[in-house]
Amino acid sequence: MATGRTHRPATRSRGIPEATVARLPLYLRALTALSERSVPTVSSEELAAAAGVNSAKLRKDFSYLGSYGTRGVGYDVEYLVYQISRELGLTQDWPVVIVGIGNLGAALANYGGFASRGFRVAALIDADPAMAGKPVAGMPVQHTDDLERIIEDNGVSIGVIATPAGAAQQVCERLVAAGVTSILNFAPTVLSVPDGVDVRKVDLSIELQILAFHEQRKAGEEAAADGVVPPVAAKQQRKGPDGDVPP
Amino acid sequence: MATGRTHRPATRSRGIPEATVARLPLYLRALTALSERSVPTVSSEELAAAAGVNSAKLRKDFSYLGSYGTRGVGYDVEYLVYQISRELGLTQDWPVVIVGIGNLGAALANYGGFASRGFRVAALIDADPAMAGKPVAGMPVQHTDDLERIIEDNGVSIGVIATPAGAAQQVCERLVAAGVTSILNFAPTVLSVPDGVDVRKVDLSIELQILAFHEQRKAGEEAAADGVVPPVAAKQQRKGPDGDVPP
DNA sequence: ATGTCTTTGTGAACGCGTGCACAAAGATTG
DNA sequence: CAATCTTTGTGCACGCGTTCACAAAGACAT
Repeated sequence: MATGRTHRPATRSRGIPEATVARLPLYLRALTALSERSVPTVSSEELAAAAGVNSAKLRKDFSYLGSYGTRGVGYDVEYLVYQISRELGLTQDWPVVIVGIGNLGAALANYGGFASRGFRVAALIDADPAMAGKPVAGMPVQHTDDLERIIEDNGVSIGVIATPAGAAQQVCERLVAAGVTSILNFAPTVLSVPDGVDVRKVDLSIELQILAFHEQRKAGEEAAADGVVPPVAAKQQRKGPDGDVPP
Repeated sequence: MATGRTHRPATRSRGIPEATVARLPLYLRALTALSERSVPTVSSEELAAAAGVNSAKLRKDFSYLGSYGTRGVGYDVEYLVYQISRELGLTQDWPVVIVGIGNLGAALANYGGFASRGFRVAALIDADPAMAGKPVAGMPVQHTDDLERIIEDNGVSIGVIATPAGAAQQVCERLVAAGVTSILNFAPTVLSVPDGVDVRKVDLSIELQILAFHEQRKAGEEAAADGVVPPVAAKQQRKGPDGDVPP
């Protein structure tokens, strides 16, 4: 997982556990795929496999939403798509601003996954005057000076920060002051925000570092266990029959 | 958080809890900043504030690494930077390949946070023949046909997938077959991999959906507080909540 | 040396998330 | 209608992670 919530004591929102909320989008994606293939119903076992989770966990997750399944049959795909969408608030359109149109910001602006799921990029904002008016993803970049006006005019409550680390906190404060209450932060900094504002962060470098840790551990155990293992031997280990590594 | 581990029963690697490993990069970043300002020592309270976590949690995290602090004084910044770097495996250089050089792949290639922390982009790979040879981030894009050779020649064990969803699983399988054992996945798909391969995923769309959920909840509570909807009656009833629609 | 003050390291309690295992519920068949 | 079969929904137990609270350890002053 590349991101995580930022402090706040895991407020169980309306009885739905945070861990469940984090999995709902996963289920929704699998269900959407089934829907496009006109599959009418799906069992918890099948859907769990498609989403890469345990079936008992999936059933428990759905139980927080209500009793939407039929015993002996499974879940109605279309109905469940609607219920989860509604639960996640995706039946309405969320205008989003992206601040910081560098490589990453531009990539985000071009990312198709937003529009398809209830999000609409309302504006692209950058501090560089040279960027102003330049079209990115078919949309002119606007200058930071207009940030407050843009937020207000479009009723934006979700902001994406893709600026350099040094600018992030200041941008964050301006967004919050202008009325934004949810922030997705790509800048490698800890943002401090007032209560009531949600921050989620995505940090590419941190994800790689976590992988490196496990990679190092694997290399160490391998060397310790059976001396030097040629790289060719590793590729044959598809689907290892034995379970986990011994302690 | 934008990412999450993919199944696997939370193997506690060498006694260091997974949750702690995920925070080490955070501490490292804060410590590096202190180091650049030539701060000699730091207390758990100060460092915790800089990293945005609870100080007790930070001390417990460090206790898994060893007793590196001095009571009454705090932690030696330089020493701790070294210890955490070593623990994360960042004292060695990790060659990384990026597969899928679209907007996102290019952004990742240009991202400075990699090189600065022990990672080196060894190659950029794309399936489009028109991209081959084209320079991105000062490095020529190579064709997918050479994937296996590139992995082997450079001893790559970490791969980044930034392809469209449809291509991700196939690319993943080729990477794994060629010897890659850690994958950072940006494609919106569940990857299935053999045991022993680590996958972390970063999903921009999922992060936004989680924010939308909280945003909706906040809006709902606000309305309820204003007397529009009784807070409890709103949605708690199972078996057919108010706003549902028959299939 | 002795006492005081600061800060670490950790024992213990608690809460959340996970997974097992099974009873309840409905479909389906005879 | 009764019997059987499938699949949901959930009670329960377990383990991980978080937080509190405090004793132990060292720095520093007298």
